[in-house]
Amino acid sequence: MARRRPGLLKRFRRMSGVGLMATAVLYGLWYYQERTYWEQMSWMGTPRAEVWYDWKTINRTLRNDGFLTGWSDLRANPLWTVYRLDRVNHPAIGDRPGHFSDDWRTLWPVTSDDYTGSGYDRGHQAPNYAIAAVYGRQAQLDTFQMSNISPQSPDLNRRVWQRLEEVVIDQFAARFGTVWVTTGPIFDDPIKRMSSFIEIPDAFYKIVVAPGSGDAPPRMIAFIVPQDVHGDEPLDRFLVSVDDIEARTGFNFFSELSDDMAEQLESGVDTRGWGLEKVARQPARF
DNA sequence: TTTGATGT
Repeated sequence: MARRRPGLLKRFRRMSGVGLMATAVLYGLWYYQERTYWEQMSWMGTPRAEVWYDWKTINRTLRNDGFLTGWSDLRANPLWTVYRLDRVNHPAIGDRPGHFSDDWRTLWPVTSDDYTGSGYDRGHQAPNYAIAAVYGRQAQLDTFQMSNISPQSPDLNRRVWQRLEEVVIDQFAARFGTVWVTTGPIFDDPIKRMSSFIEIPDAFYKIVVAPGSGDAPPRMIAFIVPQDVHGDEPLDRFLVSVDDIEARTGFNFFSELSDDMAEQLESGVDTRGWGLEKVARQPARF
């Protein structure tokens, strides 16, 4: 009696085993390469969720020209944005593109129309001007992807936030040569969403790091700005410690710092060396 | 030279 040839199912299993292995290898190579980019595009690591299985902080890293985004499919917001800014002597940037573009990587479709009539601005997280000034046109266009946008009240977006971003590029980057910025929304309970599912933040944080060099130690300055600002408040009113932001967001920032350095840099508010008092009351442009 | 919305 002749032996039966291997059954279809068995042959399929054998072939798919090879396919799976090839897929795993390719994914591994891709992931390794991505991790290398993330390392280069952040300072002391990208933000890490304190509790990895909490839906509120789960996010995927999206790599853009000039900045990284930690996208949350469940909040339909970028939970964090990380970028390096360098001193630019004579910045000349391109025009605003005039529309915000969909980002297929969001999976859940998030479009500019979702914001229309909501009362909220489409608030850049990685900023248009500073990113364009440092990284050029393609990076500028990348900031107009909807994956870089969070709902911001007009008085926040056009006034306090505009002033803060102006200070970061014009004062801090100019003063230190290079700064690293981490910024994003803060969500308190209860959950509030626009009619389009996009969650509405209660506040926004921004952490600026001057990395130091040689004998100069790193410095950090951090802010939390609530949605319901008036607009002309002095910026130093919003100063907080990085620990405050970690407690309110559930992220661990700069996780590659030693415990000693983290304690030293993140537990308090120390504005010495930033020249903030000179620019804290600068008026908004709009 | 830095933020946006709206209507056509």
